[in-house]
Amino acid sequence: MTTFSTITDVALAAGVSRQTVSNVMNSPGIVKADTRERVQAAIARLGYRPHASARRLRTRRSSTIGIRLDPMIDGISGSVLDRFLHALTEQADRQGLRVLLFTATSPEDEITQLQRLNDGADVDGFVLTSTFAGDPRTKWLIENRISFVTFGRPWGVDDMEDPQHLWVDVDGWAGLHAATRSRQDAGAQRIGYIGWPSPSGTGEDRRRGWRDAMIERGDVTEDELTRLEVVTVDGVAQGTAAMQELQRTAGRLDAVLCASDSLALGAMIANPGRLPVTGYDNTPVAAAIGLSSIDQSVHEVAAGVLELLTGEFGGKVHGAPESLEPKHRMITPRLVERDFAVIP
Amino acid sequence: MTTFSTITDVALAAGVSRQTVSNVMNSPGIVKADTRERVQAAIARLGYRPHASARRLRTRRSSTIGIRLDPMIDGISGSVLDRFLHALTEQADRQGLRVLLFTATSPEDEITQLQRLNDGADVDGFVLTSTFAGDPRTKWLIENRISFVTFGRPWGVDDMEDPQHLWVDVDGWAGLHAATRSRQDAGAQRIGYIGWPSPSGTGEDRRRGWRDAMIERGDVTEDELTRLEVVTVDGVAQGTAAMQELQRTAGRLDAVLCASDSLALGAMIANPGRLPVTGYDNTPVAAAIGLSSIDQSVHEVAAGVLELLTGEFGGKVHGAPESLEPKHRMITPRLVERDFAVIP
DNA sequence: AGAAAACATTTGATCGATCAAATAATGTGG
DNA sequence: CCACATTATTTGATCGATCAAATGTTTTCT
Repeated sequence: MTTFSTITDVALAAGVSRQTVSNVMNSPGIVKADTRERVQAAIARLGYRPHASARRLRTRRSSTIGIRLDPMIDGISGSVLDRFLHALTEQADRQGLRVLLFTATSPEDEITQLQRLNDGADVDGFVLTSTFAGDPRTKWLIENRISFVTFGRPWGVDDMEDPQHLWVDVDGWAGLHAATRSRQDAGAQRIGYIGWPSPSGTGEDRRRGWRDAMIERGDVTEDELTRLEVVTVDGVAQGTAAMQELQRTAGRLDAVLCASDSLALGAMIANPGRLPVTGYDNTPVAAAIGLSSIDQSVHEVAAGVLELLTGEFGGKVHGAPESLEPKHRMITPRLVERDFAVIP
Repeated sequence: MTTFSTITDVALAAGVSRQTVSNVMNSPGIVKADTRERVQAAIARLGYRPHASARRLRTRRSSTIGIRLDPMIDGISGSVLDRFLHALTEQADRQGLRVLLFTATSPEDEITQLQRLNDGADVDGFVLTSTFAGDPRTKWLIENRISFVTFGRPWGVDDMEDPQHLWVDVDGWAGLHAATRSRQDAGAQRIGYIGWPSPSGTGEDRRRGWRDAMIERGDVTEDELTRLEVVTVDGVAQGTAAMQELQRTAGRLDAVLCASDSLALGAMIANPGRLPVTGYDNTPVAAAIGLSSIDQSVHEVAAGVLELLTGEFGGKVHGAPESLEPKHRMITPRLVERDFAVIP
């Protein structure tokens, strides 16, 4: 029961050597069929489970990836990272990988943690979220040849093509472009946009999606486009204020797109005319309240992250990348259209 | 830099033996002051970090706790567990404990995972969430003498006092009792309640908080109390429907309490009269929309869980409990009052 | 049939730390 | 100043697995 057996016990029980048992588990192909079956029977009979730490000590591989859990920035949008974490854990599990959490209070502190986990052979690699321009973490990881993948492209000038930096990101441009198109196809011409102030890589990316689609269609002049845009920091109350400003200054409005669900929720509150409002992130709130939104497809992101992290050898995290060609995945988000019938 | 040093390297550099270095790290008290300093200097100079797996192999202790991440039950309320996870990771870190995630598709599958992690010496103990009556997981853990603490009391008949089962829970009764009192003190007499159908331990607990407070005050007869209550499964749309039903059948209403924020959000939508509505869980949505709610104080819960898991010896997860007195913590939730100024 | 090649299995060493017991250094009392 | 207790440090063994190389077995080919 609770007494657990070692590889030697199994070897004894099956009448073979330790190494053969090890081979049955790690490279079954090289063991003769009938010995293999005998060993497998013994494994099952004794309920043998390999001792993870012993294996790690020997192989210098932990089959564990580390990810930082943000200190809960309150707000609706925080949940995207939580959903990503769910997806990552689920898919990592399927590949025999474990997910280890850690926290940090600042990028510098985070580097200390990264070092600790790496030196202690606790993890084989890291998944980084919420990257920003000039991120010291990626720089440090590259310098120390530690493998990692970021959810979020590197926003620095040349970093996008850095072959050392593997990343997966969601194409915010495509998301907003599609959302704009969808509204236009439904007859809207004057589509407003509530976005974030610079500098924000993601914010600018999304904004351009809307802007490009508007210009392509040519329903409004570039001058008017400026008046259809409001910039504000994230938040529900801020969304309400921004919507009110749009209504004062933009003239006729056929629809409004927002850089986040928080803003969209706020916008919808100051929306007596029942304009279609579209948010970003497809958070539970959006679903609950019947708000159209752009879904980041965290499952695909998680799959991409693991694929890059394990390389061609599924299930094993490989060392820092050797190849010179940049590796990344750009995920196209999914537009989820809803009728917001709920708020009366 | 990247070449990492072993305990032997440090010993050589400091001119002492391996064991002395080990002692400096684990029981500094027994090492003479000046040798200790010399060793510590060498540790710092070489940037030595103990190899976690090697230590685990020898000590049979991982300083890691396992927790299952639920497969993202969509909905607003799921976020409570996420917030708990944040809090747990943060506080575990402070005690030198790590948090390892895993997933499972069913309670049976979860037991398999528990066994794997335990046999592999991956974790020292577990934190279980979302317990239910007759939970097979706790039974299995107790039988196998594996230490664990649940977030959620055991709902079985005698289990509450089982000394083998350590638990932390939030006093839903107290939460709803306080919320009811607060409304009453503000002048409300006829307070409705939208709750969950039986059997639900937590649901019944919350419901009784409201009911007891109503009976204590005696503003309405028990007969009327029945008409002030509606039962429905969780969800925003369900909350809206329930609210409409209450308005039809309950007569005058001064306030409404709900078993969850989802229900409360729904209730508020069908609420032209601007009745005060109170939810449960204090989710980001409640904050965003200005909904009163009951906060589960996940930080306190996390602290309690770790306290029980590590026992008197902070930082180390102890074995299965020996003592005969039941150990648990009941956390009183915090009522957060808000004016819902947002929906116009 | 005999030698070489291919395949199957075993043996000893090792990963980096801690435990348990042995030895060395220091302190105390008569 | 020596015997003895106390404290400080070192040595060898060990945790459970895998690696690398050695040994044993079967197949292939001339």
